[in-house]
Formats: sequence, C-alpha cells, structure tokens
Amino acid sequence: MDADEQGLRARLVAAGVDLVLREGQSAVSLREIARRAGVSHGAPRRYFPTHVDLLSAIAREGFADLTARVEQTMRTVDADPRTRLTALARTYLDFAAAHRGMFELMFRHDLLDSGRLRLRETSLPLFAVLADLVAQARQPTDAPAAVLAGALWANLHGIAQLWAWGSLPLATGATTDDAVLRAALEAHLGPAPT
Amino acid sequence: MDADEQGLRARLVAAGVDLVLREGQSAVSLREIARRAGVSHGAPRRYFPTHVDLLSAIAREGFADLTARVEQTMRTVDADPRTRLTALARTYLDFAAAHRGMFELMFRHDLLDSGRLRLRETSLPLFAVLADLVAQARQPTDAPAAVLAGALWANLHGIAQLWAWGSLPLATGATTDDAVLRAALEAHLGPAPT
DNA sequence: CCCCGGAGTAGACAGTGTCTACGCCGCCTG
DNA sequence: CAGGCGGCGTAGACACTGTCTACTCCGGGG
Repeated sequence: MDADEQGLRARLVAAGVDLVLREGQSAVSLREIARRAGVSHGAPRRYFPTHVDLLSAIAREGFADLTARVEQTMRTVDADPRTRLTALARTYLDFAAAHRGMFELMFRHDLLDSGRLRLRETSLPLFAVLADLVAQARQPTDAPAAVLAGALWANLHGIAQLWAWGSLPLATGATTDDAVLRAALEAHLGPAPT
Repeated sequence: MDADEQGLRARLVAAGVDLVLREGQSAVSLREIARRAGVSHGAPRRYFPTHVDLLSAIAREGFADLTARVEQTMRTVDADPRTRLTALARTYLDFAAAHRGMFELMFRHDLLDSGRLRLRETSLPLFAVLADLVAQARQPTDAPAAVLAGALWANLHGIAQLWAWGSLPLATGATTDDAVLRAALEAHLGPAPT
C-alpha cells in the first residue's frame, strides 16, 4: 500500500470516493472518512472546512474519472463523428450506471455549489468534446450547434437519471436503455448511417 | 386558519411541503416539522415511523401538484397533439424551475424508495398522458411510441435538471431554456407545423 | 365502572457537523 | 546552536438530528 505514502488529504478523498461508490453520498461523513484514514475526527477540517468542501472534492474526482473515460473512448473509436458520438453517449450512460452514487453526487448542485471550486466549470471540457462532435455531425437544417449539443446532452443526462431511478424501464417496458438511447441519437442527429 | 382543523398528519405534511419549497429537502427534519406543527418531537413518529416516510409523503404531494398542473394544461390547451405536447413540456419545465426543491426531492430515489408507497408508480399516470400525445403526434418512421415517449421524457427531464443546475446556460450561453426545449421537441417530433 | 388502546409527551442514546483550545514537531531565523 | 513559530493533527464541547422506549392522558366499549 502506498496509500500511507500519500498525504492525508489524498487519503481522505480516496476514502470518500470509495464510500460514495460503495454506499452512496449519504454515507460520506467527515467523521467516517477520518475513521477510515485512521485520524481523529477533527483532522479532515484542515483540508475540508465544511462537509460541502469534502463532497465537492469527491465529485471533482468523479468528473476527472468520467473525463478520462470519455477521452479514452475518443482515442479508441476513430471513426466518423456520428459513430464517435454514439460511443461517447454509451460511455456516459455506462458510467452513470456503473457508478450510480458518484454520478448522483456529481449533479447534486445543492451540495456542491461551493463557488470557489467552480465545479460547474469542471464539466465544461466534457461538454466541449460533445459539442465539437455535434458540430461535425450536424445537418445544415438543425438548430445552432450549441443548442443542439445542449439538447442532446440533456437527453443523455435524462436517460441516465431516469434509467437509474427505474422509471424508464417501468414506463417503456424495456430491459435496456439501448433502444431509448438509439431513439434519442436518431432524433437529434437524424437516421443512423447504414 | 383551518390548519388547526386538519388532522396532525396533514399539518405535518403541509409544514414539510412548505419547508421543501422554501429551503429545500435538507431543511426537512422530523423535529422541525414537529416544531412548526406545535407538537413534541416524537409526535410525527406516529404517522411517519422514519424520515424516509415523511419525505415520501411530501414527494407524493409534489407529484399530485405536478399532475394537477399538467391536467389543467391539458384542459386549457385543446389543439393538435403537437401543440398540446409543447404545452405539457412547458408545464413540466416551469414546475421544475418554480419548485426546484420539490422537483429535486421527487426524483431523489435514494431518499424515497420506501416500497410500500410505490412512489415510482405515482409518476406513471403523468407519463401516460405524455405517451398518449406522443402516440398521436408520432411519424410512422419514428421509433415505437413507448420508446419515443421515453426518450422525449428523458430529454425534458434532462433539460429541467441541467437547467436548474446552471450547466445548460453555461454550456449553451442561452438565458432561457426555450431554445433547447424547441430543439428537443423538433428533434423528437419533427419540424414544428407552421 | 373499569380498563384499554390510540395519540401525544418526554427522556435517552448514538451519530453528525462545527468550533475551540491545545500539543507536537520540524524548519527558519537570529 | 537556541528559540520560537507555524502547519498538522488531537481532544473535548455544543447543538442538532433520527430513532427507541417508557410514560401519561383521555374517551369509548365491555
């Protein structure tokens, strides 16, 4: 274990990430991560003056993870914009499904809007990748690229959210989010190329 | 005030709804609503054995409210399916924006999944209205009605979520969700009729 | 008449975030 | 080399929360 080698702050965040992934946001308390890191309950305060600061740091990690996965996908799938966009979408949905607790935390703005961390801006590079692909795949008759990209992102996000909540399966009777995703992509980008 | 006339349970829920609307989900504690109802801290337990039960009851109220608004809209706007669908979408987004705290609570499945209340099923009638309109407005070449409706709902929901979070304004540079909503509707339902 | 059960009270307990006062130890300065 | 000083972590306190349990009160049925 080189965990002992890292600074306390990193160990605390790591413990927090672990907890979020395993048991969800509500399990992450300052005192619990202190316990897991083997320090006193007051120690985290040096790095995270408030609970929100801790959660923000954890969410930051989540965004970094998601960003890395998307970049990995973009490196792997080297094809036409439409295909790349589909791969990006799958990566997004898979991340949401596989790391439900983290995904939820990442978009709990009521917990995270600690202005100094500018967490919102953290998701912008991600959006830029999507916007870029959309601009390439877009039909001339479509809405402006930024708007189209925003609508598509919202659709992705909604699918992830409602699917995780179990509402989409209930409503559509589907057992996979695949059909809904395909429908969304075709809606926003036109029929899939053969 | 006929609030005193109502049973304690109703008064507690009312206080909770008020709190959620005013200060958000995190402000709703069993002890606080007891205080507001002028009873001892243990009294709510008779009706809400657990915190989750209370939040579920409040969310139920939220779904009832949203459903009522949608029905009101459907009663008011008596036009072609596409127009009605647009009005429904606006009602959904306006509700989310105007009652942010409640909207958030309604979809915090981690807080609500008290199985006995079958809260998920509460949103099904709402979806049925949307699905019905989609079935009417759908083009023959589109995806199956249930899938199309699911995708459209997800898009609405995502717009509401990301807009409330401030991400969409940041990403698209827009000051209203209107452009994104229009883009989404056109994407899923084809170009708007003149 | 009595008692019994629902409804609300009151006290306790563990857990939490936050604040404060305090030790420790290494480094920089004189 | 001596001294102090500042970052880092400890420990105790406080107010607050959810939850549990023992109790009181009171009205209606045997």
